[in-house]
Amino acid sequence: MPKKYWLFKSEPSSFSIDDLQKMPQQTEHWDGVRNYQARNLLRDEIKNGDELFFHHSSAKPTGIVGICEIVKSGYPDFTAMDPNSDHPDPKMSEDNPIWFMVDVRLKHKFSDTISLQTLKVTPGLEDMMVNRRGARLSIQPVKPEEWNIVMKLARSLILK
DNA sequence: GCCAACGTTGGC
DNA sequence: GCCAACGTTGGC
Repeated sequence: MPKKYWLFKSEPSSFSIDDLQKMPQQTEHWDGVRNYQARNLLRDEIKNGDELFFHHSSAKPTGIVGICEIVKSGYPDFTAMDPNSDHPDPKMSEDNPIWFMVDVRLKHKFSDTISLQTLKVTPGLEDMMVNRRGARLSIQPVKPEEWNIVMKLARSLILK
């Protein structure tokens, strides 16, 4: 199975790339996804070793801030069963796992954000999902060609 | 803060 | 199963 590429959105006010960097092994579970289309990707499609762009939405500026890899593929998002969590779902139980999450590990934090503005004007990224208006999906597939183009933009921003 | 886009809910 | 109402996302 060839490696696949993804883009994960997060609002930095709730979970930022700096938060991830501070976690043990710079690894954390990606919880709180409550959209069925994104759930299906987390449960069925996203596998160990896949890579993703960490994207800050509702940020200044909004855009891609780093790269992670998947270190644990889909498993039930236990935070949905915690009534005190940010995204509880009373319909979810051990026997009826509705929501799923994966574990991600930080690979590179960029020294600067690749802004959405830049992505929009970069040749070859015209059809990238994050560039489409109204594309609210928080877990998005990224084509290998798109990944490579963004990685060229990222080359000078990777410090470690 | 506005509002377009889109997902979900629920009455029928 | 339709679709209006409502809620949420997220760029601007």
